[in-house]
Amino acid sequence: MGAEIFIASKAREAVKEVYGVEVPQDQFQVSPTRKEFEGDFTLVVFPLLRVSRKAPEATGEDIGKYLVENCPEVSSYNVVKGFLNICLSPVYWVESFRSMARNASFGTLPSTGRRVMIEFSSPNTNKPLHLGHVRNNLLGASVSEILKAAGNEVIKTTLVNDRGVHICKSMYAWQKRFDGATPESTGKKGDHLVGDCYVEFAKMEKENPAVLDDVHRMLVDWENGDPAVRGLWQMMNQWVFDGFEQTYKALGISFDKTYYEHETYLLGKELVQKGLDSGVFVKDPDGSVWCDLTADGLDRKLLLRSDGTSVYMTQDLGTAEKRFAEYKLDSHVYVVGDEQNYHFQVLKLVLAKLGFDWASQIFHLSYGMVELPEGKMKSREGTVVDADDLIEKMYQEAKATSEESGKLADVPDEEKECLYRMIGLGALKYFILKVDPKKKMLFNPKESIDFNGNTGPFIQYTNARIRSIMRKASEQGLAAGVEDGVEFSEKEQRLVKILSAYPQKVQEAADNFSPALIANYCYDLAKEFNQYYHDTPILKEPDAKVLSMRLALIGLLSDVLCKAMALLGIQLPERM
RNA sequence: GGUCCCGUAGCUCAGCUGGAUAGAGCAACAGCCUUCUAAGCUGUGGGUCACGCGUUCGAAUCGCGUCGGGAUCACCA
Repeated sequence: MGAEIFIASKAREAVKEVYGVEVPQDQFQVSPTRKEFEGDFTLVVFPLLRVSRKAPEATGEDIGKYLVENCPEVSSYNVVKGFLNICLSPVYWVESFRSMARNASFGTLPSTGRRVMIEFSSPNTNKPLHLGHVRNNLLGASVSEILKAAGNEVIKTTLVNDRGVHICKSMYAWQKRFDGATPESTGKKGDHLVGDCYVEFAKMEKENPAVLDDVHRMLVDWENGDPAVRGLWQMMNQWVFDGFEQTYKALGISFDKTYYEHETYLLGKELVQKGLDSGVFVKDPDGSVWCDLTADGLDRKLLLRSDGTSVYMTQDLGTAEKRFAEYKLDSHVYVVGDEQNYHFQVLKLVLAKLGFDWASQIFHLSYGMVELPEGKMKSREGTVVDADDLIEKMYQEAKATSEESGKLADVPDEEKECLYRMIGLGALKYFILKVDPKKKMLFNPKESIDFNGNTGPFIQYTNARIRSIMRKASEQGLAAGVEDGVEFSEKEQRLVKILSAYPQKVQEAADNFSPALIANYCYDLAKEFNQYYHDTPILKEPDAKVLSMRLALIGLLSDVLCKAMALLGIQLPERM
């Protein structure tokens, strides 16, 4: 049980005993005591004044006194204004530490029995991935891990947008202007080559708008299954998939199931009929089908064009239905930019109107755009930050920083490369994941992503320090363990307190779909450790029992850091 | 115009289910490496939490309004 909950329940007991009144649990607000006051946890007594009918100070005294007298875990208390600061006994912290250290799956929550599908990435196959996609991918991958840690079964999926006019544009430009160029012949990554085609088409269109007609003819040919068009489409798509695969691999991203839009874009049409039958949809005289959401404060939404073809929303309705049925999902999370907030609002509403009770279990993990100092990224102005370039740049930065320090001088080259990747990627992932997904974030290409301060490498470095001590300890034949009769120092208790909050953080992160909560937790933990490290020698400690306990403490610390950072997709090196 | 989101230190961000004197990092300045990794630690300066009103014992946090920024409201995806 978490310490906060424990104290709250004891305080409730105290109020019942002292004042003879049962007060709801939620009236007991317990939070970690602020640094400037003495104590471990603080109970806010204001909500209890109505029951105590006493001044805040007196109420705090009453409860504090009861706790000290009746709970062995509570060693002392003090009251400041309306705040009751409670100190837990040294024994409590040692026991708390023991139970964490014993629990190999500490931080993994009990199974919820729920199966969750999470869709993310969902790229277009007409241009390479950029920084915006990177945020999407990292969020999706991280939230997947967080949901797993919170006890859910998770199915990671992506829907590749591999058909449509925009794809034909690339194909058309390639035919006309690229003289049979291939990734092999140009040495270019496939997604970048196709991206070049797309850019080229924009030029062609500017020179002669009539090319658009050709492209639309091409789309019709594609839909009719014209072998030549399909062949070209398949070839170019494969180039892009191969390119994406490389980028995904570099980022450490994978999926359990990949959907392709050319296989799903016709889904949802039967649902339209169902909606018409049940009267939640209406057909206009021209044959188009709509869902009227004006009563819900939204607009009329088109579901079928007058020519009978479906739109994006139709497909999404059908896909959702199919997935919930096929996989027996309990819920579905979509990682999609906040520009589509309206779309998902409508999606949920329409599904609810169609009578699907799982509609309420659809969550849109809406994240903010990544912006540059001069505003949004625009491919036309060449301000798009390319994912592959960025990953490479981070690697180079990590390499430069590392070589400057010279700490890896005796490490084999192959291992060095691995570490540079790990650190560069750690910096990038942390930089993106530490900010609240809901908020838009700023990226300045001119300033390199930092390796100092609240960053991924800072946390990686912290772990490298711990591992270094552990290596030396093992060389000296020293073992970690907690023996009776040893207590934690004040700083060590603080570390134990932060460690013990980890499961709760995982739960919070899962509830809010927020890797940022985990990132900030890791930073707090690492920062606290570095302060401890600075003024507490570990290997030089003369008392063998104390030394042993310190090793156990930093061992658990390293474990938790590794687990928590793994939820962000960031690995921690043994040395750096 | 309707709907929704955002506005916290020079910059990037925490804190937002109401709680104590609003926190970090970067940047600036000043210290700390014969002692477990200085990618670290310590300190200094830096704030009208956009603004106003309200609810409350208590508001950065909740409500209303104003200003500023953004998204969206396609027979696009």
